[in-house]
Amino acid sequence: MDFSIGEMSKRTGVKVPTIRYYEKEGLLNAPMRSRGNQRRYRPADLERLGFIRHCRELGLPMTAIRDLIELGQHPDKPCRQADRIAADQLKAVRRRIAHLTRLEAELKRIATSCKGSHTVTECNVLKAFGDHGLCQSGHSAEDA
Amino acid sequence: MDFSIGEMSKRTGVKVPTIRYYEKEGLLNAPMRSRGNQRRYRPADLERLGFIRHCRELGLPMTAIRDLIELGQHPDKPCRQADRIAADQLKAVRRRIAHLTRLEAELKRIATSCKGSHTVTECNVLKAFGDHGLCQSGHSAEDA
DNA sequence: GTAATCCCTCTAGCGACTAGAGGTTCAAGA
DNA sequence: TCTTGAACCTCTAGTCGCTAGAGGGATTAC
Repeated sequence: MDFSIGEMSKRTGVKVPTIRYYEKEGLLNAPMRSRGNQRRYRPADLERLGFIRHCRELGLPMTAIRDLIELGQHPDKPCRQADRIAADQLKAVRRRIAHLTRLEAELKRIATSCKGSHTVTECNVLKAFGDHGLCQSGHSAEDA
Repeated sequence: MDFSIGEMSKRTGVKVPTIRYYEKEGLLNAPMRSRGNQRRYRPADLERLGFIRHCRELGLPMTAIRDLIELGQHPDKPCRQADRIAADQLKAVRRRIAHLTRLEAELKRIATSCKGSHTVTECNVLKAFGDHGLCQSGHSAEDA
């Protein structure tokens, strides 16, 4: 009826130490234990772990996941906050895509710049890595 | 003639503790010191720090940067390896973009799914976060 | 009963920084 | 020359989301 931590891992794809880590961080409730002190999970725990996993795959930080779980415990609350988390994450993902697209353009330029030269001294790749000035688009430090 | 660490920071945009960190990690040579034990950099150090910064902005891991710097010290070597690093990074960036694009699609679906409902119980956003099954594209765990 | 596999806790490490404590040096103005 | 305040020094510890390993106990299938 109950699952061991290994079962949970197999069913969700979340690694065993990671499951313990989520418990320590309060994303999962501490489950019952067997007589020998091993974790025994119920189906509801499995579901929550799936929820967490999906959120992580979507790139949500653990704090956001914690907020969503909290929210889920209060069925009568308005769900504005859940909307907000999704919208924020969407915005963040779009920002990252835009940033990476700029990087892609420049890396492409760099990677194809070494046409005929064969020693380091004349290597355009190395030059291009060094020279931000050659780079048209302003790729700034914020997130990669 | 020489720069203090603060000058270096101002000129490159790299924060002071980060410069010290790069020195500890061997990306920057340990510079001369003033009588009072403060770092004094030469123009060549400034150039290298710019190089490092640009590489970091492009997403290169420090190991790759170390390799490039090493390469730069040996002007007669063929530059195949530099090409390789650029090409690898380009591939990695493209993989990340593809992944994020999938996430974007799903987050968009999630974020717009909460049309009329107003309490948590009926919130499609929360449901969507939980249910990987509703998700068409297989977004796997590898890099965000 | 025994062996293989699983599970337990605890600590430390990853990458690339960032923050803070507690103290010293420098540069400019009076 | 003295003083002030900003900049500098070293060192330790924290961030995030895990992952690896040591050293041991529990469970399960045969």
